[in-house]
Amino acid sequence: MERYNIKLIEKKWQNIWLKEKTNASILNKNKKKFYCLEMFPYPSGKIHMGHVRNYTIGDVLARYKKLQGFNVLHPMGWDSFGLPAENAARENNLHPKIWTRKNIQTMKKQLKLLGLSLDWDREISTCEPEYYKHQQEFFIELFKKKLVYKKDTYVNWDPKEQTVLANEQVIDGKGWRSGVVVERKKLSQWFFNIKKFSQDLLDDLNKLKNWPDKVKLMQKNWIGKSFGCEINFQIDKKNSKEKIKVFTTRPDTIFGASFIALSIDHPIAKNFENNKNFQDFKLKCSKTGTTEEALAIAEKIGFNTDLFVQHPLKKETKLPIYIANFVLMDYGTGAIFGCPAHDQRDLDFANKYKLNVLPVVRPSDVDPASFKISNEAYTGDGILFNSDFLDNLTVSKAIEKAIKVITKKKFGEKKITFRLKDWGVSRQRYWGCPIPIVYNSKGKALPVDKKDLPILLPEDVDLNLKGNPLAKHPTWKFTKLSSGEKVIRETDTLDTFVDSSWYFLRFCSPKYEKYGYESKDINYWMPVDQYIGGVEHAILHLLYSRFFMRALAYNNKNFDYTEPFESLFTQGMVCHETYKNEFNQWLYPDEIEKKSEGNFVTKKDKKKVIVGPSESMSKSKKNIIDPEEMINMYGADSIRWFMLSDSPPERDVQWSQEGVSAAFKFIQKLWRLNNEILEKKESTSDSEDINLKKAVNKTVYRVTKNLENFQYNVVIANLHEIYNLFCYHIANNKTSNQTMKNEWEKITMLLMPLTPHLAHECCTKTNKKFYWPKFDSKLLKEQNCKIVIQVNGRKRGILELPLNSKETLVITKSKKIDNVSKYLTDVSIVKNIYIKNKLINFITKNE
RNA sequence: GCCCUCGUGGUGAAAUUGGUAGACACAAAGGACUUAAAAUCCUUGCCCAUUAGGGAGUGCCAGUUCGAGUCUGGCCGAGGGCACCA
Repeated sequence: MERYNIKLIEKKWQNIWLKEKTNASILNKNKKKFYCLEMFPYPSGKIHMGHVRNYTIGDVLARYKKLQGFNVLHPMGWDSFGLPAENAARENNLHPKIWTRKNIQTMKKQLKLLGLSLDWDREISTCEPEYYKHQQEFFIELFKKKLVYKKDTYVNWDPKEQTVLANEQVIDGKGWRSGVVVERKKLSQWFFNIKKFSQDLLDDLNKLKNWPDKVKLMQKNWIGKSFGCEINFQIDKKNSKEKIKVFTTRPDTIFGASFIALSIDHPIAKNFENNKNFQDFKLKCSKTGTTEEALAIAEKIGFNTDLFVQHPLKKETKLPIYIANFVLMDYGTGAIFGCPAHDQRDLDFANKYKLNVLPVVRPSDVDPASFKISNEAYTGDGILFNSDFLDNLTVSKAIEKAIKVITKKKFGEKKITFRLKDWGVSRQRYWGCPIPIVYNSKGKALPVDKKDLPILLPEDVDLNLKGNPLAKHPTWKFTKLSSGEKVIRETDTLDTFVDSSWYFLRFCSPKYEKYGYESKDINYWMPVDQYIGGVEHAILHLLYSRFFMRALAYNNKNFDYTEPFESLFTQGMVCHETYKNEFNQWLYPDEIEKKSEGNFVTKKDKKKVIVGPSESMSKSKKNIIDPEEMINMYGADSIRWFMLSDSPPERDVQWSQEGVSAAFKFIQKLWRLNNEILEKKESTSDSEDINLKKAVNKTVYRVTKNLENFQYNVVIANLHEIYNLFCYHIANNKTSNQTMKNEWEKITMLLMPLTPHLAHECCTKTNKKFYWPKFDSKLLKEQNCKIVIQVNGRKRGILELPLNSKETLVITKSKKIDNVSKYLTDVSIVKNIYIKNKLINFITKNE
């Protein structure tokens, strides 16, 4: 029998698909569309197993939908602006454009080897002017809608390299190249006003029925709507009417307030700029990183302003004003009142500066006199005390009443605040989309005329200079308006998240020159019916894309999309064991060999290898497997099959060589069985035709259902089972040839989305049209069912009875089973629980 | 530190959503075929029992229930995100 020649057959079909443009999607209003999108890759060099998994999952869905008759859009492109290109450029002295294009070429070739049903005619690359010129136009539109503005914010500043660092370039507070302690520096930067849509972005999470709950919850927490109260504190200074406005979610604890803390960026802090102690304090603060994590774990420190405010409800009490490193200007009003007894941060701060700690909430079962706070704040629910008119109320009632009184006395009001911050889009980097803004001699920012787009990146750039490459370019930033007025270009580029916030629109009209998308295209294809990608994008990328849709729709009658992704699926990572040599250096899996179970040595000098835990594949730990090498060895179908078979797609999968090789063997088995069935000549009995038909019908039902639910690993198990059954039937000659062939054909159709090359090859001999088999729900019904017999909840036997048997019959039959009756003698049956067609449970009592 | 998720045999996992735990695979051990190897096929799989059968058992501890992998509370462990990696 002919052996299945992977290389030949996979190449053959890939060529046919390419030649016949099988995967090209054309707008067709008479056909129901399905837009299947996987997150496009960053062209980092070669594809990795994470890509293989992501795109295999997507391809299964796309092929399945196509077989079902949908008009499928399944495009691919490149998220090709970004930091690594600049790093690579510096290391290899290669222009980012060349490096990026070369990587794209390599990765495209590799993706094609996988046999993905991608429409390559729609390929886009965000670093090309054909893409980013539309993004520049969007920026100008947003600017004109006042959804873009400039403000000062902090960046990580490397004082030695004179450059802004990304968070990942800051390691233990130091620059990754310079090793110098990184400082926080204020820069004027561009922002998208995402905060404006906070409520909308939160509300519409409810519309996303087919998104994982965990992603929606993460976004909800990220937006972070909180209900609270603004309170004005009068500064205690002669002839001063100056007030400090604070925001709090716990107005109930107002009687426990013992200090006021201001953000270092609060307007009042400006008054201390010439104070030596304040300068020292500021310097100290500037050593803390810019990430939320860094701020959260940093020691709480403050600067005493020697100013006081009057407590609005306690005449005799004045509270000191501090400037503190844990208060953020971005959140609330940039000022808080500290209630140390009921907030851990406030307590740490109060203990450090010897401030008053007055508890005002106690657990309901604790005596007020004995309730003390020392090192742990009490943040739970309870009863108010030490709080005048709030005494004896619960926390929630006290919050209500406090807000009422504060409003009535006119020193504050109820207020809703969001944690979500505006999106900073400025980057002081070369390899990004230039921001289409110029500044006139007065420093006024003006949008560039549409006719002058795209603003092209200069090709001749020196990335070895310190600082912002575009700003350092000798001529690029100098330009003129059409009036002849001299202006200077914005030298910041856009965050690459902007590129990926609308690429799914571009895929609908990839070649349209006039605008970023064409209405007739997006009206047909949008929204994305299924979006698939890594869970690491659960918040930022997805939230920014949701924002971008709203920003485009804002004051725009011709665009009414709000939610870009109808359904979302987040897949897990691909993991592999890690290996180190005796010098604690990472080793690649192909540098080692197995001696015995769990015992590995280096191939080169047979030295002992230390096996570490299985972790997400990453270049830094060298626990990577090259997909192209694997495809060469086992073929794309085997790799696809393995990727889907071992773990549910949403969970992490362990790469296993045995697993791939088992997949490879199974592909061979399927091929052999296919030929055996098709070539079978001798006449056989048809005694079990109906059983095979029923089993195949059930398989069709299960595979369809499991595909819909992304339970691809179960689909594989279903197919294994039906394969085993076919083997049994063919070995025992119990099915007629015709039935065998008809039923097998359905199985080959079920294989189409998973192993497209093999499945197509199997069908060449029958020359049938491709289709998705339908199941007969009548044939799914069994006449009999198995009923579990329990005594006191323990299984003691099983009965096979007709469906819907009466309880009395089940009881009688059960008692006749020896292993059941022996547990029913010498006891009385208190009651029995009968679940129709499932189980009967006898509850007994000793006599 | 904050937010989120996950935890089932030696391994990856399945379980009609509260009703037979371990389907389907991988690995291992034993066997068949073979001069041998490869390939292929069969059997086994925690504890007690020759068998029939029984017991323990879904990270740990409690709880709800006739019945819990599934629901509730607490604990432990692993992973993801934290706004300039993408």
